[in-house]
Order: sequence, then C-alpha cells, then structure tokens
Amino acid sequence: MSRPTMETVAERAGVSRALVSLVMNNSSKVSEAKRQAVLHAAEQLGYRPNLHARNLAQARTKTLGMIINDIHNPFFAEVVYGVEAAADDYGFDVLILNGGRDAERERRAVETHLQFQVEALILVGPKLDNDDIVRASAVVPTVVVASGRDNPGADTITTDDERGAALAVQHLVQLGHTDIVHIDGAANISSRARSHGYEKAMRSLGLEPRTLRGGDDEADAEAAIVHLAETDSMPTAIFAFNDLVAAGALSTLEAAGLRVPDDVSVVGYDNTFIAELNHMSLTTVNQPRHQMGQLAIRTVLERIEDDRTEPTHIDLAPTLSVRRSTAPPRKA
Amino acid sequence: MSRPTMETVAERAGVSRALVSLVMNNSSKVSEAKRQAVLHAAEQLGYRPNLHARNLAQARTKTLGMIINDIHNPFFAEVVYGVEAAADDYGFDVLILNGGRDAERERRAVETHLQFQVEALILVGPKLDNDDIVRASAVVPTVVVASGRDNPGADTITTDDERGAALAVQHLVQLGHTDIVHIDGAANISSRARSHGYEKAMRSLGLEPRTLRGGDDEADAEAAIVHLAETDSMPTAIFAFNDLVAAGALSTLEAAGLRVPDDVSVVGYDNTFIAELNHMSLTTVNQPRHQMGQLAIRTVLERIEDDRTEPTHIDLAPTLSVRRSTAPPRKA
DNA sequence: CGATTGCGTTAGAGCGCTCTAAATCTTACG
DNA sequence: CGTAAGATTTAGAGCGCTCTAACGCAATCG
Repeated sequence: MSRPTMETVAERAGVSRALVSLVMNNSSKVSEAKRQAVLHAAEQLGYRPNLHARNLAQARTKTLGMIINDIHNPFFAEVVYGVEAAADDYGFDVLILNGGRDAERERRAVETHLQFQVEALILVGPKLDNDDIVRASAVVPTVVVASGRDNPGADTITTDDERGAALAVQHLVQLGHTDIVHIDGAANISSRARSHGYEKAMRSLGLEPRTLRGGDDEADAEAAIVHLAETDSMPTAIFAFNDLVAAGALSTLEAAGLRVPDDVSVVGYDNTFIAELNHMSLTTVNQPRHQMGQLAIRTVLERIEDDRTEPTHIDLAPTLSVRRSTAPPRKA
Repeated sequence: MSRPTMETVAERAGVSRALVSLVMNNSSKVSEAKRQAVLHAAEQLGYRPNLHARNLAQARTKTLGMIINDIHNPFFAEVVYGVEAAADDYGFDVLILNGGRDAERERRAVETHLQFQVEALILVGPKLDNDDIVRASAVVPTVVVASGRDNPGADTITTDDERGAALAVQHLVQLGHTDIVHIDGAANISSRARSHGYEKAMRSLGLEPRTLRGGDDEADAEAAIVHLAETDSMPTAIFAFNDLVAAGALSTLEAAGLRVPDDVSVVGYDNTFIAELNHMSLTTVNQPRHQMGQLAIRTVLERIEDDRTEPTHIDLAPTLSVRRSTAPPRKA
C-alpha cells in the first residue's frame, strides 16, 4: 500500500540500501550491472526518493523559498521566471508562497519556508517591514527584490526609480512638451523616488514640476484627472506612477472628451502586460524584471556557497518602452 | 552555529524531548508550568520545528502540491486564492510550482511534488496529457481545474463552456444582434466546447453561425478581423474565444475605423483583469474561479480524509459580466 | 607468492521528529 | 497509611535516507 522505500528497491535488486542510494545520486563508483539492476527495480516499483528523508540526512535541502507580494500581479511573474531559470541552473528547487498583499500572511509564509529549511529566502516586493526582514535574514540568507532600497537588513535588487522617472520626463520634453503633470503613487513604496526623480528632472530642464496625489489603481487616476479638468489646468502630458494609474488616466481622459496622444500624452511605469495591449499601447518605463530575478538568485547563492557576508545592493538601470500613448503636443 | 533542535530546547527547559514535542503540537496533557518553560526556552533559542523530520516521523505532510499552467496569467491567480483559502481552513500548506506553459516542465514539477510527498496534486489548467495525469493520480489524489473534462483519470473542476458561449450569444441577440461572428481558440483546450456552444445557441435562435479561426492572443484576433474587413463581411457583433482575443479585436477594429460598441459589439471570455480595465471595459463570460479553487481542495480532501474512490466531475455554471463593449446594433 | 592497491559494496550510525508503552508522580479514598 | 486511578512525563524505537569507515576481492608488484 504505502510507497516503496530504498529498502524495498534494494531487496528487489538484490543489493544493499547504500548501493541504491549511490545509484540514485548517480555516483560514478557503481558497476554498470548493478546500476541497471537497481534502476530496473526502482522503475518496476515506481520508487521515488523521499525528499524529507534525504533533506534530514543531508542537513541541506537545495531548496529556496520565494514569497511573492501578489500572485495576481503580472509584474512579479516576470521576476519569478528569472528566479526559476537561474535556480534551475544551480540545481535548486524554488518553492513559491503567495503573500496575498498582506504583511501578516507574508510573515506566516516566511515561517513556513523556514520550517521547510529553505536555504535562502527571496522576497519579491514584500509588504513586510524592515524588522521582519532583518529577523528573517538572521536565520537564512535573504534577498529583497523590487522594493526600495531602505531594507538595509538584507541584500536588495532594485531598479533606479529616480532615473526611470527622469527617462519619462526626458522623452516627453524631447517630444516638445513643457507642461507635464505627475500623478504620484501616494503611500506606495516606490512613490517617493519616482516623484523625486520627476521633480529633479523637470527642474534641471528648467520646467516647473506639478505633482498630484494618485495611488496605485485606476480609480486613483480618475480623481486626479477630474481635478485637472475642473480647474481647467490640463497639461499636455501626464506621467503616472504606474501602468494601472496610466490606464485609469486613459479612460478618464477619454471620458472627458480628450484624445490620447493627440490632446494629452500619457506615460506609465513598469511595462506590465496592460501597457503591451494594442488597445492601450502605453509608453512606459521598463524594469529588467527577468534579470532582477536572476540576480536575486546569484546574490543569495554567493552567500550560501561562497559565504559572502557583506550586504549587496544592486540597483539596475531602467529603460523606456515607447509606444503610442505619447506624441508631440498639439501646436498651440 | 546550526539551528537548535528539540533536544536543545529540552535541555534548556530541563525536560525530555518528548515533552517538547507535546508542547509544539499543543497537546492538552502538559502542565502549564512545563509548557511555559518549554515555550520560553524555544523562544530564546529561536527554535523552529524541522518539517522534514516531522513529516518523516509522521508519514504524512499535510501539504498539497499545486501546479499552475502559467504564473503570468491572472486567470489562474484567482483560482490560487480560492485554493489557498480552502486549504488554510483545513490546515494544509500549499506548495506552488510554475508550469511555465510547458508540458515537460509540468512533468518535472509533478515529480518534485511527489518527492516532497504532497498528499494531493492540484493541476490548474495543465498542459499535461491525460496519460501523465492518470499516472500521477495513481500515486496521489489529483484534481484538474479548468481544463476540459476529457481527463477521465482524475477528478475535475470545470465550468460549462458550452453554456458560457450560449450566454454570450443570448446577450447579443437580446440587444438585437443577428449577425454575430465567433473567433475561435484554434487548438486551445476549451475552444471546441465554446465554438460548439456558440453554434448551437445561434441555430436554436434561428441564426446562422459564422466561425473564424482565431487563437489565444491579440495577433490571432487581428488576422480574423482584417479578413472580415477585407471581405466586407463585418458583422455587428463578435464573440471572441477569450479576453485577450477580444482585446486584439478591439484594437484592430479601431484601427479599421470602426467604433466599439457603436459599430461592432465585442464579447470576451474569462473575465480577466484586462476586461475590467475601464479603457477596455469588456463584456465577458465569467467563470467562478475562486469557487473552483475551493472545490478543488474539497474534492481532493474527500479522497484523503474520507477516502472516496469514485471520480468526481464538477461542472459549474458561468455567468455574464456586462460592460461597455456591447450595445444594440446601429439601426440599419 | 605474500603484500599492496584500488574498486565496488555494505554495515551501521545518525539526521530531528513522533508515537507507543511504560515509568513516575499526584490525588483520592477506604 | 496503603493503594488504585488519573494525570504527567519519559525512554526508546523507528520514519527513509546519507555518509563514514570498513570489508571483500581481484589485479598488481617486488
């Protein structure tokens, strides 16, 4: 009834348990004859090694724990692919747990991972506060991906949000815009850096920044746009905190009878799935998410294998994906 | 250096290892004094039970393995939330592995899960063929979510695609449409049922079905729409295989100078994230994804706990989410 | 031809935990 | 005060695997 063990296979193949173990880990010092016998017996019995037993005996798991802020969000999915690809190269399994946009759930997920004896923790856009992160990284190497670099407790992989904002501004200015409004991310973690980058870039180009309070979804954009329309202070271009806010801007502008990009240009941030849709076709700031995932693994493995101890903070350069939501301003 | 074990905690608290075990499983037959002593010692040492050891000793893991077709796809995310919520209720952990839209990767993921001794497998939209699924379910209870019901080997949770298609047709007909074209899903798993439902519904309403070959992304829609435009046979309404195809239809129609819904109404399928975006605002067929996830867990637990043995096939009723991409046809 | 080498194989301890059966300690009662 | 019943606690085996040390055996060598 219950699953076959090494013992069972050994008996069947007429060898010792240890020999079966060697075969399973394809050791080179096993005669071809016995190897075949063992493999054959294993096959017949449908034998499958018990990872728990192995992990216990080896005192290591070759497993990494990843926690994703929100499995809904396609932004993170790309990071996951990067992580998986790199982990695969190094022969590690990656266990994924969903944070569900909730710090408490993330905390439980960390706990679960630790109990599973993962060798490192990869936190993608965590909601956790710095204390929690420091606590986790005291137990196991921990890297934070895409979540500001104010997490001194752990290694971090980020992109330079200030620079990303500057890219957006420069693009719009090159097209000829001078009246550019920013709808910010309110309390969101990267909001500060993006607003700051926007303001700095504007000033350095001799333009007056104008920042409105936004948020992280469509409704947040709506309020801001309605305000601009009502106060008759519509700019020729809008730089939104992220793609979803940009999408909200698109539909609200349209509802107000304004055309994008003819009347108003719109730039998003993150280059998510929605920016790519032809019907949206958003110009947006791109973060090298796949690469971020790969670097996360590499960073964490340096700690495991080469036992590095000084913290690493990698800050990558974003790029701009130009699409059809931006164009030169209508001539005055 | 290495992590504290039960032995360590026991020593520190001046009790036996067994007693620590009882406390950790909060058994009722432990005196309050000792319980406190143990908890305190554990706290101080930063003790964390080793799940591998526990699983090995208990010969069960209270862990379920889930494989998601593609972590990019927000359609599946909702199912994940349903699964997690239900699993949580029953005290099971859920390990997620990403299939990456690739049968081979899924096969490896199944293997990994089995080696982790998961007590059941939840396959969400698997690419695996029926043989693989049968093979897996011979080892461990397996449920397939959202992937046609031609998987006799395992339990399945699906929605009735034929009925969903009929809902779309009925809605359009009620609005007054009679010329309704379907862009199908080509080789996609649910394509057959949806097309069939469309055709049946059309005929039963005395209308002539017209099905074009599509696919599962924006580009696939484009070809079909261009064909309709070129042959001057543009209908007043289009029912697309899924939301992404509908999105492609939207942008291609627009590029052809046609307005949605004024000139052409568009209906999607799946009620994904993109259908909800204000700028798209797609009328679409909704599958109760959260509920599907919950039912998956319940189904699988019935096998584990109540050892049910006859296969279950649950087929849920879809609903229609009406948004702004559909309207009565322009009067002729 | 006995000693040495090296390859292939195996015995057996141990990983950290649970669980059963037995030991110990209390408390209650005649 | 002795003892049975009940409440706590513990010893020790065992979960399936890896790993070290040692073993048997054939080939090699002086």
